Amino acid sequence: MGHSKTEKDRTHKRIVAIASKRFRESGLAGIGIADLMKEAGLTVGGFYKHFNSRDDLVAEAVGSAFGTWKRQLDAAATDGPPLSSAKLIDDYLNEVHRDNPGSGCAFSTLAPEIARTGKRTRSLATEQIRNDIDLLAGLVCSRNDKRDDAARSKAILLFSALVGAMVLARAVSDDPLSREILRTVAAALKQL
Amino acid sequence: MGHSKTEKDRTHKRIVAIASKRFRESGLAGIGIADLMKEAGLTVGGFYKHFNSRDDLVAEAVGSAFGTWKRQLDAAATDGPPLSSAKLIDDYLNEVHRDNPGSGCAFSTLAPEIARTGKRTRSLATEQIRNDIDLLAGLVCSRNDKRDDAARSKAILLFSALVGAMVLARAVSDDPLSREILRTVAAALKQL
DNA sequence: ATTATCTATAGATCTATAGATAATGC
DNA sequence: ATTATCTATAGATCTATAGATAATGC
Repeated sequence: MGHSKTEKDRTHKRIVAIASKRFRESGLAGIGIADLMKEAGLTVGGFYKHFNSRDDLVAEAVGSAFGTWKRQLDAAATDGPPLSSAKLIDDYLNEVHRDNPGSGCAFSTLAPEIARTGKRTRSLATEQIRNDIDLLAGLVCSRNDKRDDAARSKAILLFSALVGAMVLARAVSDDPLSREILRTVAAALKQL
Repeated sequence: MGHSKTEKDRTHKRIVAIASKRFRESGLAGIGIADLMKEAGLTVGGFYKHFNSRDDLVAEAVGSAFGTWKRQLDAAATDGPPLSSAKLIDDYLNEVHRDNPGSGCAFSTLAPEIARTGKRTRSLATEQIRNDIDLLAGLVCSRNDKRDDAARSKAILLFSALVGAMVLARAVSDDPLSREILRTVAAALKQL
């Protein structure tokens, strides 16, 4: 039974990370508290010293999923060459992302369920979408002409098509068709 | 206690129609058999004379949702003027559709959950997506040049963007941003 | 002394089944 | 006689809480 403050903090983060992954894999209702705690090496009883309710965990886990994705983008932006929209499209619309929803974009796995959750989680999603649109607008307008309007418009279309293509590619059970969707939308978006 | 064959058939269809609506509204795990039967004016016990399992109902209800949407498209196509891609885009990306998921496109409400279901439901989704792509390809290439390739490509992008925009517009809790997404993607898609 | 975790369980809910009841259809 | 529906319930599962235990930190 570990007890220190810092230990608790690490435990808390571990639970959130596991929930964030499992929720994306199985849906917000697809895994229970007992199983999540077990995977963290704990038991059910300790859960409510970390969260007031299951909904609290859902909000934190979804927020964490957004954060992870954002950090990946930032890393890609700073690491090597400046992040291009073409690279972002390829990083999103590929089979590795499709087959690993647990570590991928939370909108492609949870958006319809998020739409049914309470205020807090939806607020997080709203701010995340706002940020993503701004980020994409910055990407697609790099050294183009009319900034604001056209770039923002492009960014929203790009974001929508990325999420929609991934959602459809995952729903399809025929692999060739699934890959065609990913490949075709990626190519089409790069020509915008 | 009604008993005739035709009566049972009508009852069966009523259960499926209610499930199809409620699943789109609340998710595949969001409503139980007892509540569905109650809404159909029946009790739990009768359920298993109609379906072998809950999953059977899910498959039928999702299939029915696809059918409804297809029928709406067909009606729009035969009713008035020939269905244009612009009209289809407006029929999809509007606030009425956004606020009434129970009678709308099943992909925008259930696609991630469908991706996690069994073979049967995913097969239905696959065939539906295949059909929708063909239908859209027919729409967007009307009196254009290079048919097959370009039209099919456009159709897949169109389909992805429609679903993605609706999914994001529903996840957002800020109405102006939600409407901006619908409006912007609709406008952008018409210019393709 | 405080508290993070544990074991155990209450209470709710959900799928599926058993057996009774009443309408149909030969 | 068959069967569509009903009432009732078994068995599983899930959230949340109660009370015990053991490590921390003053």
